[in-house]
Amino acid sequence: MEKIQTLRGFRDILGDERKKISFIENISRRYLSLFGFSEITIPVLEKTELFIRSIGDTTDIVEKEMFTFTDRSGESVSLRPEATAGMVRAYLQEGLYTKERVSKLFTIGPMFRHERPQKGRFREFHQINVEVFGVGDPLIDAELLWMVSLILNEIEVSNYKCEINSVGCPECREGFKKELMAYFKGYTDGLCDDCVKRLQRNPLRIFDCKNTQCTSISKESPLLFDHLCMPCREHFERFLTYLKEFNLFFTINKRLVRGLDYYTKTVFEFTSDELGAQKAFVAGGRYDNLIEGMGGPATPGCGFAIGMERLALLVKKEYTETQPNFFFAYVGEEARTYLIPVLKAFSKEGLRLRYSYEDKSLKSQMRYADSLHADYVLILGDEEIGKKIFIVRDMKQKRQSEMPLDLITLPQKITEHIHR
RNA sequence: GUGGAUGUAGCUCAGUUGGCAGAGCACCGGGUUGUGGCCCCGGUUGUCGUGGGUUCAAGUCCCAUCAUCCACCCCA
Repeated sequence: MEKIQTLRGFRDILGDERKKISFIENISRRYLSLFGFSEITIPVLEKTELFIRSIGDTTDIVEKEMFTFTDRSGESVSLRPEATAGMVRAYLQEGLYTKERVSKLFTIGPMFRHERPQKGRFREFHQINVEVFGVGDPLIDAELLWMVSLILNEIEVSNYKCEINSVGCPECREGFKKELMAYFKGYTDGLCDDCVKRLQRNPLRIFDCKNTQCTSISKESPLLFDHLCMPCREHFERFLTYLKEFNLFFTINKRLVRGLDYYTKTVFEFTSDELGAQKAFVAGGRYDNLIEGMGGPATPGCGFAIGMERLALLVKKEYTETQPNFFFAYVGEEARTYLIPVLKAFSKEGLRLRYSYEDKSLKSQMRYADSLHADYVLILGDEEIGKKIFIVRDMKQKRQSEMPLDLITLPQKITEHIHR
């Protein structure tokens, strides 16, 4: 029979990688709570329309990367390719803007994009998504970056770069696009096919092209950054001031662009060159017109996403288990009758105990205990039952001692024994 | 969607000009009638990714196909 495997780009996450992701989640939850964020869980499947309206119908994500299908009632639905759209939908649907002045929300879960997998990129991947609705001041932009840096510091990831930029607002962008198109028109022959298309649809994307000809042409082109309108320029300047007050290290990358249409003003990316070609592991920015564009009240927004699989690749920290591992080794029929009572006594004290489910030789049980990294092995056989004792073997010290065969006092005695 | 590399035991991989499918690790048992890691001995594990073709004979050569990885595109 043919074995059934996961779909391309879908994977099981287990072992060390899963531990690292849990570690990242735990630390992140702690800081998010500290900064006043509440966790929210939103659906993985939404109406396709939601993503088209928020992300933009000419973006690659919407055009060719969504898992879209019609459900049994004939409606077009899509697995979420990112979380911000759903977060905004929930914010509006749940009427949070009527309940609180500022909403600080985060969600943790899978996203889906139908792309070709490669290092650090999968069709199903996991993000922590953080959003702030209702704050227009760049202080929040800086606060978010500060929080990210604290989380990274806590998980001991330091080999990264933080890049920032401003992509302006629709007003300064429209004026600039004309200027940019005028510039590139003079070089149409030198641009690659993709960039010729981009010229019509979204000339800002030409900056992203890695084609050497295109980069040399765009290197000399005017930059949106230098053509920001006064409010956008001022927003950015204040953002810089706050970043410095938080003592954050960053570089301004005037060519940094985002793949989603809704971004305005601040955009940022945390990158690491340990990650291969997909080097951004945290990215986000401001979206001041998105909520209004989705049918809500004019509300500014700012947020970011952490790519869990990518960040996990950067986590080097080893996890040392602090809770001891106990193992119960029994020899003979009578000893086996003690198994369940011993289990009960240990679980009552919150102690972790494992054992062999099959009646094996003591040697085999000891080997098994060792493979489970047991710290202490309780040994019970006919001899011990006769003497009314347990043997407690310290696997690290290679020493063992005797303890009374009394299940009520046993866990406590062992705990005392360990701490001696 | 495009390009390159790779598919042999649970894992990492070797396999010569086509000639009986291998090693290490892991796992199980024993060496010690009841004591782990190191050591020694023994044992289990395979549609050689799949389907065709060439050949007396294919893991090896040819074609197709699927999957994985890396890169492009794009992105967390």
